Amino acid sequence: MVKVGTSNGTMHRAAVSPSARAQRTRTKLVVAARAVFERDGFVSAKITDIAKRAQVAVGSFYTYFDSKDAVFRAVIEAIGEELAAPLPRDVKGPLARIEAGNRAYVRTYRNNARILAIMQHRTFEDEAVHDLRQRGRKLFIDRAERAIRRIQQEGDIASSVSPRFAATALSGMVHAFCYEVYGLAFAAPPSEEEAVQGLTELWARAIGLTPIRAQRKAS
Amino acid sequence: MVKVGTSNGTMHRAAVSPSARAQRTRTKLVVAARAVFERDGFVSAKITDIAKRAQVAVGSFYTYFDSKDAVFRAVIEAIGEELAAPLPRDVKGPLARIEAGNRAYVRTYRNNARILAIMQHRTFEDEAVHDLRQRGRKLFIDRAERAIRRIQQEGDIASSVSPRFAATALSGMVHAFCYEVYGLAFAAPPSEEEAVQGLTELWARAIGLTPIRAQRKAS
Amino acid sequence: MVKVGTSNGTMHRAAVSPSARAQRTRTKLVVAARAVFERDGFVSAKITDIAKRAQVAVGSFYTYFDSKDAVFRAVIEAIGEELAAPLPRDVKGPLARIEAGNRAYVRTYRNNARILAIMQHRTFEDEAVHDLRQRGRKLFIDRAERAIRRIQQEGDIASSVSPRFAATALSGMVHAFCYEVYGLAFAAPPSEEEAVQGLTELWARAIGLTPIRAQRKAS
Amino acid sequence: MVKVGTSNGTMHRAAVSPSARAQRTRTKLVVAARAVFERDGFVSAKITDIAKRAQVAVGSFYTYFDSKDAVFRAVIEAIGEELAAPLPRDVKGPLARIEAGNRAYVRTYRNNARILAIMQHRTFEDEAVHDLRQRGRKLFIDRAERAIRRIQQEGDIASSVSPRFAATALSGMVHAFCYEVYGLAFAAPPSEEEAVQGLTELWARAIGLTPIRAQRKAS
DNA sequence: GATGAATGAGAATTCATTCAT
DNA sequence: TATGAATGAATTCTCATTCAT
Repeated sequence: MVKVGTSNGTMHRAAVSPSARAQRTRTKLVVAARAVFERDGFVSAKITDIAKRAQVAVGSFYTYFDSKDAVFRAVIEAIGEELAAPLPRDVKGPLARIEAGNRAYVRTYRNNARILAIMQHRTFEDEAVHDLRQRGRKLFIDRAERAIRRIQQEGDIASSVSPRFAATALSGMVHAFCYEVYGLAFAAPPSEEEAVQGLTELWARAIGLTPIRAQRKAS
Repeated sequence: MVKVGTSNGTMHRAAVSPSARAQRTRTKLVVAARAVFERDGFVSAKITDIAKRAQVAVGSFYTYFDSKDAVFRAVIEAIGEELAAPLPRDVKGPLARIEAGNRAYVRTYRNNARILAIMQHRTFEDEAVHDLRQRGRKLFIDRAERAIRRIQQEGDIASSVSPRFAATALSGMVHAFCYEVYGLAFAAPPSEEEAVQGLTELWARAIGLTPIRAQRKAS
Repeated sequence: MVKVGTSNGTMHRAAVSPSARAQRTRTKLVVAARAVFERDGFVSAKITDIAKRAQVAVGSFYTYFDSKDAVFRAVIEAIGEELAAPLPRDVKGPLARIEAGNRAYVRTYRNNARILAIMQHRTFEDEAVHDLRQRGRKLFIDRAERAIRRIQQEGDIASSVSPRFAATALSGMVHAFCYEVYGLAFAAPPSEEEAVQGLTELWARAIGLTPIRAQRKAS
Repeated sequence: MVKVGTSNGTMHRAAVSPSARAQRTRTKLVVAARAVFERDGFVSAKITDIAKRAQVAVGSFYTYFDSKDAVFRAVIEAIGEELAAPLPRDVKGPLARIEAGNRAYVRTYRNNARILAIMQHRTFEDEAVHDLRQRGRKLFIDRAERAIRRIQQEGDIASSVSPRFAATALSGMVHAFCYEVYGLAFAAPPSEEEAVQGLTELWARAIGLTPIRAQRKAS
């Protein structure tokens, strides 16, 4: 019921800042929740287990979160920030930016495969998760679309596929590939570099561009 | 569990054999289950509701299925057959076959979007569903790989991406696109034809081929 | 609902005597029931299983028995007859008759240990079984009492224990011993002869008699 | 399952520690369970009823016990302790000890007749109960065996019956007698003293000893 | 804020029994 | 009589959430 969350600096006693302590408890819960979700999946995850793992009483859980859905959102919000992190400024050129974007996606997915897969499932059950996911997706697609547009303007590339369509499909490709090889228990998942190179090459060609490596080889 | 037709020679009326009745009940249950799953999602779906919708007693549910998982498998097996249906013989040419494959996928996905999305989620919880999905996926990827290989042999296409990798990524693209625009409640989903054309063009280019439409225009 | 049971000789058709067929079905059911009860215990025994084992449809079960209790009674009635069988006429002398009685009891118990143990449990749940058991018990105790009385009259045996009390306690001893070593899974159960000799000796001494073997040895 | 007193130093009121409350609830449940088992028998006893009688929610039942079997064990463990209580030190002489043992058994049985009978039935269904019973039985038989051995050594008693056999059979006699007259609804059950005297006399004679009363009378 | 025992709605599952064929 | 699918009452058990301390 009472979300402490943002530290509003209002301390009642003096000695030990309650909100600092609260912050710590909250964090312990989020960390524990993530571990339990990854181990058991959303449905099977029990609040009791989360509290136990966080070394906190069940009742305390409800001091910070209204429900299982609520912790779950807290868990993925953290990851969301990682995925939404802007690309470094110094990456120049649309293709390089696409590669950088793919690399960021592959890397983040590899590190968070299980929880992201679970998140995808929650999309159907929890409106808020759905929105969160869509927002992340939109960011990624928008970025891709901008890059494609720029490439089409600069080069002389004719395509009957709209930049939006291509961006949607191709970023879907990246996502699906990651889900397949990292999210599911895949026999011999490719290395990060293999994945990034392969996906970027397909991507580049798909929008009518000779990919980097081809260019490099040519030079 | 269901014995079809014990041939003990003792059929009184002949018209409606008992196992025919059983068959009908089973079918009613599968149909009802699908509807309930689509409406409520797997977790929220209640066996009581399935039975109610099928107009049979709860107990009858357990005459045919051991659990919710079991009906769910029965539901998707039917769709699985549709997805696994081989392409028509008369489609000639690798690119045409890719287009045909994409069309089949898009069409099936559109018609079964909700249940297929749920199936994807069950992949994590139910080994059997996982296997079913992987088998379907493998079929699609294998087909794509064969087509890509043939194209690379016939044409003179150099690619640093392996046919397997490309097949995995590109069929992932088709899947993710369908999931995105048909599986989730997408604002303005493209028509089947738009989707197929767009995806096939991206696919063709990605493997270094001038797509059909380009070829057509050129001629 | 309709118990066929006693063959009343009334045949409707001619060819195959229905009541003979019925008799056979009934017997198959009783035999199957006993096996299932012994394997699963009363509570866990399922009517479905009994019918399956008897190679008869579930519905047919109810042609012959109203309930699980009813078959169970039918099963133990058969054994009851065995236990209640009068001792052979030619066994002379009270002690010899006691020995003969013990032998009959031990033998029957050994052959029917499991089902008799189950019967004992049903005593609490099913009035009819309780009565059946009490009747059997009474027979055995009455016989013992008569023997003890005769021995006390013939010999010059003073006892502050009434013949009824002694008969109850001692036949209880025989029963409990059998239950212990044959009914439960006893490590090394004694042979029939060991059991009979030992029990009879204790019995004889308890009522103030020098037991047979002692007498034999003396002579 | 029940943690007694987490010493985290944070007790506000001190008076009623939380684990004391838990202890009380557990006890209420065991008491209620016993009453319900005695009234309905094991099979018919419903967990709902136990909870209702204990005036707690069903869920609380499962805080303390995993199943009906589990409470049942808790119920009989208490009685088991009573049965296993060692005889008073000041009872001298093997025969006096046998009498004391019989008295303890008869008394405990009378006070717990119904539940002990049920326990006997559970012996077949629940391994744990079986073990519990066997352990109690073994204690009683061992004690009897020791007494018989000593008597045979001291006095000059020849017997072809082994002390173990005799101990098993005679303690079975005591048990069966109690079961018969106290466990089942017996018309006119003997008083405790009648039972103890009668059984002890039979027991004494059976192992070749002139019983106490006879000795007393003789003197 | 923290604690953890108590709560009870909710869902799955079983199986004796019925009944249309 | 025989068949076996259909029935649904009855129970167990789970676990998110509340609340007294």
